[in-house]
Amino acid sequence: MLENSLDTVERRSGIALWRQIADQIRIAISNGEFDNTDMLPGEIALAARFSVNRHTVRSAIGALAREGVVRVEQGRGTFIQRRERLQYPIGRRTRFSEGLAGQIRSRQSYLKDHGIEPASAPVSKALSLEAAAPVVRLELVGTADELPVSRTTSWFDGTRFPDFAERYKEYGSITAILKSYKVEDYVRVSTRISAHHAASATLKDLQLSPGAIMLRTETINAELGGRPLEYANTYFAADRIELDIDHKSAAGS
Amino acid sequence: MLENSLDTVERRSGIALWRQIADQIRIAISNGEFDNTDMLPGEIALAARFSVNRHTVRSAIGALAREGVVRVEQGRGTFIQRRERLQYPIGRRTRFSEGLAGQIRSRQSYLKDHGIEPASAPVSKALSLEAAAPVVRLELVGTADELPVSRTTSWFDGTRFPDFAERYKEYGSITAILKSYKVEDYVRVSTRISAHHAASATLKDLQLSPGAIMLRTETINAELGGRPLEYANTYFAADRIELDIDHKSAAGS
DNA sequence: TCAATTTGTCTATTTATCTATACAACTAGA
DNA sequence: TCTAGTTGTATAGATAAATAGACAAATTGA
Repeated sequence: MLENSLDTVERRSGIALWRQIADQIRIAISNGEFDNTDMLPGEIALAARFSVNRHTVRSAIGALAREGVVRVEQGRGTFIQRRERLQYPIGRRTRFSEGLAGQIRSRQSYLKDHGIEPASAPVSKALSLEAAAPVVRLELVGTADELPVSRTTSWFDGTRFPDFAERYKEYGSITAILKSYKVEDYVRVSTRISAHHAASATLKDLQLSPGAIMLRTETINAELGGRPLEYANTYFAADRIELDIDHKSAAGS
Repeated sequence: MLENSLDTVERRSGIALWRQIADQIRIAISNGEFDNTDMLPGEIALAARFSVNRHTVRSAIGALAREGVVRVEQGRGTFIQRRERLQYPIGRRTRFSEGLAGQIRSRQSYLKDHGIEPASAPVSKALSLEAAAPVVRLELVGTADELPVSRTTSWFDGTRFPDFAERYKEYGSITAILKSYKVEDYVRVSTRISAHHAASATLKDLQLSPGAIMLRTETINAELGGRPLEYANTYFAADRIELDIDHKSAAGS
């Protein structure tokens, strides 16, 4: 687990050396490699480890410091500040609001934008609607401890839930809005997970720098009877969060 | 879904422009943006779209061609060759061997290395063993259509399954080996999913270039009674595969 | 056959990244 | 107070990435 030394970085790969080194240090931190001292080795030692110049290591550390992973103090060294990713549970019945409980102090999610539009092919398919049927689209940003961690685009049947977006201000959560439409319960029926380099639009919302990674979940929520309710597309900042899949919670309440 | 034009790339980000562009084209392809022609726009059009020089676009397309995503023909254009990622199902009872059925022609997984060693902290915790108890470690590479897609490190209780690795040559699959130890059935009890930049060791096994993304699953499989059997750590090439989570298959057989 | 459109190659220049070296500023401990 | 070890800053040079423009080579359809 704590294999040391002789990490390699590749040149001409399209990824700057400092970024490759930052990635590897981040991984080493989360592997617990520096847990005995709670700080990184000195810049000169790191430069030797990756066979690069000290300034290249400094660029890498600078990036990690801007991310809040480490804190640099002149004359003393570089201290590890954040070790673990948040764990976001994914189960048949988990809601975003409950998910991160205990791991963070504050959690918020706010409606960034919304609209009614004709359903695109994947949306109409997921919601079992006619092609180009009207759907409500919500754009949500989820934050944990004031840091954005997720970016969701969510679609609902526009005929069945015409003023879904308007009710958001009043109720503040999807579950509460659905209740106001007399939908008492719903479950997650499928989730597809993929990883991508961050695309420009999401970059800003999640406060990421290009080259950052996003975990994408494509979710369908449905009523207990199986009628689809919501099709959602969420991007998580992969360096701040991991997904924790619960295979046990499947028995209906 | 098919928002066009004015994609942005960021300079001085540590990610070369050609690589950012390759990432965005790859995403656009899998979003079905070019499905009407099955080919990319010309290099000059793409250069305008991303506001870069034509040569930079050429570098991006060159990378996609080496990956097998597109095929370039002089005088004709650039043709899309591979559109979708493979879907790897994750459910309470799914096995790797069954998982990709129907999507690919051939599937193999071979034992790359193995050994017996004292359990590290995460391993002993996951398998409910004493600290540093002996465990069997397997290093596996999974391929689909001759292309490597997954890289697994797997641990089993070394006291209970002393010659697990040896039996691999004979039986060829985890399920079969466990049967030979009279373990008739087992289920997946937890899965944690995260995304990382590829680290050097895994790069070679998955034939990736640095900067590539990996999806990591951390899995615990257990007997029906709950006794943990296997702790496994799998890296998938994120540009070749996505994870498909089945929330329904949870009722015991 | 010709014109238009596509990718392929070449050379030169600019800009960004990485290296190399030196020294300043700060901290901790002897 | 001094020394060793750390991070911070500055300058110059080498290497890699990106731009710019010109033209060759292949394909398609008129």
